Amino acid sequence: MEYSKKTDIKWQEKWKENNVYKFDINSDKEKLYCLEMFSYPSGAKLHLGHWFNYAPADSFARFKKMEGYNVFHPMGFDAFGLPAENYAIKTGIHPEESTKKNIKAMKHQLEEMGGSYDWNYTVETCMPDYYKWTQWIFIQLYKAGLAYKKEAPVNWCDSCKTVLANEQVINGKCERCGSEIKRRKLAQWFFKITKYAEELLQDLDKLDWPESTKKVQVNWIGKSEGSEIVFKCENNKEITVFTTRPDTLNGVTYVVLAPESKLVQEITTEEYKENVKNYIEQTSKLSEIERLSTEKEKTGVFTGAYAINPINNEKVPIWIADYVLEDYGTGAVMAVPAHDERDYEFASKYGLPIKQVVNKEDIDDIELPFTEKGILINSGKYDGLSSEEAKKQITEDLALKGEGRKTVNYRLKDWLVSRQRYWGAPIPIIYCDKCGVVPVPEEDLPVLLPHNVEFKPDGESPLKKSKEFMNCTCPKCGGKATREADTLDTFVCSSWYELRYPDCKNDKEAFSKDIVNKMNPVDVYVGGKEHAAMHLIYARFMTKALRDLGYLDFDEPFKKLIHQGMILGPDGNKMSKSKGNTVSPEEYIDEYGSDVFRMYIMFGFDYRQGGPWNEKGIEAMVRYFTRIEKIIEDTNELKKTETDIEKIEDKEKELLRVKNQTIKAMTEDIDDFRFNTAIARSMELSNKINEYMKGSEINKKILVETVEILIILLEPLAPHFAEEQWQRLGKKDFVYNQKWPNVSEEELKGGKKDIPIQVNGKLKCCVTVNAELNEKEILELIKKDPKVIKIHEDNEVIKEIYVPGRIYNIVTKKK
RNA sequence: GCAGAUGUGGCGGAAUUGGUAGACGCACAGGACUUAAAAUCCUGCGAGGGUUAAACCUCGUGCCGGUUCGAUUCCGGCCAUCUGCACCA
Repeated sequence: MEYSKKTDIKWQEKWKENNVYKFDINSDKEKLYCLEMFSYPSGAKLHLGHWFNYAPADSFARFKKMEGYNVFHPMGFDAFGLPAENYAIKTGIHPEESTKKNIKAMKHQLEEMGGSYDWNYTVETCMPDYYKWTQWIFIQLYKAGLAYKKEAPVNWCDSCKTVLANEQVINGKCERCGSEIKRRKLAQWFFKITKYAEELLQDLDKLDWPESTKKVQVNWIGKSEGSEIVFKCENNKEITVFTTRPDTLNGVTYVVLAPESKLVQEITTEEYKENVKNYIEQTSKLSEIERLSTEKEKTGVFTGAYAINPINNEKVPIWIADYVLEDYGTGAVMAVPAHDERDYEFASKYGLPIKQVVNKEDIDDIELPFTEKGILINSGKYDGLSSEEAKKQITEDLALKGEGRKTVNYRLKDWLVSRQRYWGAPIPIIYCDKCGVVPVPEEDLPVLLPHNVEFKPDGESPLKKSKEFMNCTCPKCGGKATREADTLDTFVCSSWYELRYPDCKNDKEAFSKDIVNKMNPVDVYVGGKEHAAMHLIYARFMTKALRDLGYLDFDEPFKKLIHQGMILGPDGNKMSKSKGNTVSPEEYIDEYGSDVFRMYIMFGFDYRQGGPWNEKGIEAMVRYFTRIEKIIEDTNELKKTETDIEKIEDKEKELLRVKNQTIKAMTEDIDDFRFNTAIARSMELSNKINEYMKGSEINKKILVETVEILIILLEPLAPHFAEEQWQRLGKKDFVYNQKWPNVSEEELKGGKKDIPIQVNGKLKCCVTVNAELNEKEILELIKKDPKVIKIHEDNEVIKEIYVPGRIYNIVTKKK
């Protein structure tokens, strides 16, 4: 193989010199915005996962460009976040320094990969010219009432004196020091994503996304229809519960509050105060993960108080238990042990009564808990109604008394965006003793992240320790004020970056409305399915919010979504440093050049599937490259010869036919991210060319044309290699600038095909026919075929099924 | 526990979406070239039976059933692996 890393470098330089990947936003061609999820610069090197995401997606973008689209294919970096900060805590290297270094290195590696990016369009979320606008968006949301502050629990490590992310909590313990995590309440900022719950759910129908990802979002949004029902307490307090099963209201034997609920303090009787206090303390020690674990047995305590069931005036005890969550529904549950698994388990443990009120239609003796719908019993005037009828009737009856109503609940929670961290965009809010919460005026943005800050954890948000940062004057009254010390969740930065790319140098606004409406939404978005819930729902929310604020005119950020699969370690497990099964692309690139590697990862795996790494096939790709180089060499030799044959006979027709079949198949395959079969098709064409060249009397014109097509078809997949071969063919321009070939229906015609003949669905023989014949003519040939006649003679034929041009099945009576 | 995905030769993976199962490649075996090896080229390659060789026959897409002239594909029930989510009232 002549091709090597040197070839890559040569072409990378030429591309740069000639500005080959320059994007022209004013082009007349139809735009196609093709985007890969940008990467987090946590290490200095692209790993195999990056390659598997970016290289094939780049091939897709190249293919679309050659097809004639004005392809917009930018790349950037999601540069704020925890790992850089942790790295800094460990090594003392400032996050800004390590991040910038990593970005530089990764950018270089993306060039080495052969990425067709125009680096004039890029974003780095940690740069003030980007996070200025992240802050600006925060302020717009705040002004629109979509950003608000409330108390929420965080994971707190007492010995590290710091807040931990969920992922830093391992089995309820701090990943760093191993001490127990406590839950502590802090006032934090939220985005009101719940306001968009219904639209986020409905609009999924509009999207060309994998069904499984849509389902994840449906689940995440978690719409459930039910009723809110009011239980009065003895001291005139009220408990409102949410239930999806109002039909079981007569079966309520107790009511449960979340331990955090404010009502708990108000209703607990003197006698039980101590118990309740202890229980709440105990629960607060548990991390959320621990508390929600199914392994754990349910616990709870009695408050001493009672509530009145509005449907039958029964007095039921009020408990608190950690299986009830403060922030779902109303934070209170009516417990129906006979018809709910959790309530049943809890009631059994604490000896609470279990009252059956729903029965299965035809069975008397059912096992409890019975959670399906059925017919009501033990429910007074509602006896005999179906669950559905009873739901409606009971809710209506309660509504008349003002003690209940129909309602819809979503599992989706508002998005907590405060982080008690250093390496993030400062939240642009000022606190003034006189004026209260004051957003930073837009002309004062960005609120710069100070460089010299002690970011080692010691119990306070790092920014609080910087006096220069914290102390400021109130924009309203000019008095002394302090800044918000928390930074924004990095998901905020990544929830709008696709809007910034097309207008990334704009210093007057986040993006021009005209440009964003012209270039967005993203037409094809490629990235891992681990983002199915968070990033992909946050970005959808942000688009809708900005639309309602008038900054853009579309509803969804990403029209089509593709998830690449995951490349696992050779042992079949997820690659991780701790398992020692990581594979570095670098050594392969150095040895073989990036195109061999690109082609191999595309050929050896199903793009959507991934699979365990296996380097066996990589040598095969070297062989394929060598064969193509040989074809070019032989073609050039042949060009020098004087003989001129213009005949077009069967051999030539077949070559042309295969050429067109290949064009057709590769067009469809790459369009659908089926790179493995696309490469297989290119191999078929090269095999056919080889076969043709071995013959005598070669039609030079047809051969050369076909070889040129092969190289054009390879451009998206192996860009450096294809340029090199194109040049060897004596071409002066870039193969990247060639037009993707069209299929010639004329040349596709001809050839022979086999029509399989089945007897009772089993293949017996084939009838070979001319492919051009129409259905009827083929049928006549089949009927005349001696093999078919023989089958008729030997069997009692019941019927015959002809799938035109496909298959012929003869059904016979069984002997 | 719930949800989703996947299961096809020795291996990676194809199969026009209900119509010749195993494209393309790897590995392997035999042959050619070579003093030899490597590289390259040609041939074979699901399993079992059968034949001097063919022809041919049977089985075969995780397992068990169903629908159909025909099922890798659709339906029902299991099993295994992977990935998400976590008591959602």
